[in-house]
Amino acid sequence: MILASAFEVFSKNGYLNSSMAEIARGAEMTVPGITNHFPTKAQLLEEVLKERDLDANNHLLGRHGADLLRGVLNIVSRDEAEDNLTQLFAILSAEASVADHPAHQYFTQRYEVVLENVTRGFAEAAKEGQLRTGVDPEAAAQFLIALSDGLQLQRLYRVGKHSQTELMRTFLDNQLIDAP
Amino acid sequence: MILASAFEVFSKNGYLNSSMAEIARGAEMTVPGITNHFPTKAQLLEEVLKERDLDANNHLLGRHGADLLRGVLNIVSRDEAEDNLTQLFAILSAEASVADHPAHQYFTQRYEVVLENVTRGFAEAAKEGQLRTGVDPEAAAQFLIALSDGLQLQRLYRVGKHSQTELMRTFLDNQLIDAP
DNA sequence: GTCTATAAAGCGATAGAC
DNA sequence: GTCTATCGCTTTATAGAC
Repeated sequence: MILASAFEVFSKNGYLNSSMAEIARGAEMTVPGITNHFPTKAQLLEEVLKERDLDANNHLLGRHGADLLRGVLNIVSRDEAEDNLTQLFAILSAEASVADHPAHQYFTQRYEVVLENVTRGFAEAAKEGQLRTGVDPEAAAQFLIALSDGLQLQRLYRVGKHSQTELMRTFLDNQLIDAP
Repeated sequence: MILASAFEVFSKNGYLNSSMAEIARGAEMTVPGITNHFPTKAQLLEEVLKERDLDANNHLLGRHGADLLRGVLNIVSRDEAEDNLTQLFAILSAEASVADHPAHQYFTQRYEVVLENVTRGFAEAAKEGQLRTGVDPEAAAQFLIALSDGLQLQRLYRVGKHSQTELMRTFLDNQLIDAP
């Protein structure tokens, strides 16, 4: 129950503004009860992030090309209902852009891997004749990832009538030649 | 010099992780010397944000339609060199998505106004026959704003070979019928 | 208008009992 | 494995001298 409470608190406040006391309260324990399992607050955050990444990785395993890109969309669509998860990554990815943040390395690597995979998805789709001609795979990948991050923010502020999934699907349909 | 130091510190750390002591150090003053002008840290943040918005508003004043949209692109392009400003808005817009953040109301209103203006830009462009047929103005506006926010994040993590300005210009050129 | 000094509270982390 | 108690530090904000 410690990780669940930590996830909830980090999602609400980000990392920097979360306290071990609040996490302990949510887990119905005391602070030393937690630090016995996770010695520092930073290590607790890392475990929360690792746990959440396993899902996405499993869902994309073995997919390629246009199918991989549709898989990314599925994940976004599924996460769209979970406000906490959205907020966790929205806030953390921003505050962790500062070099000395405990999760800086994690997010740096995450962005590199995601961009690499999505770029590969577009490149493979191109090879199979499923990508509209003249589309640069890496540019399209940067586009799609930016859409995901940017639209998440709009959702948190409850602004705009079109949903994240809807707009990302529109973009993808415009880049790919036929929707399966 | 107080506002300049506050801007610099907030940009580096976000709001929550910035201390009045660090701002005072940058301004070569003591903490009470600052609180005499700005009683609380939250009020200091608000002044910093207000000051920064004046620029953008002035630059867009009196523009409309496709010209307004190009103006938005100019602002993005100009800000792209300023890492501090980028980071200030990237971090703050994320951490202020929590309702009790001192800048929550500011960013809520900011997103509403920006979306409204950009939507109007696309709608006016459509009326003047400059928008590709079948493009929904609000969807295009959400797209452009999401691109701005999302690509800012990619830039902070130094990921992706295409720049924010380049990709946003590509998107806009694809939506508009002729580039002036 | 800026300072020194300090209040009052919260923080992460640890020691040691049970 | 979880607790109470506490250390040492940092935080925002204020009081009062100059």
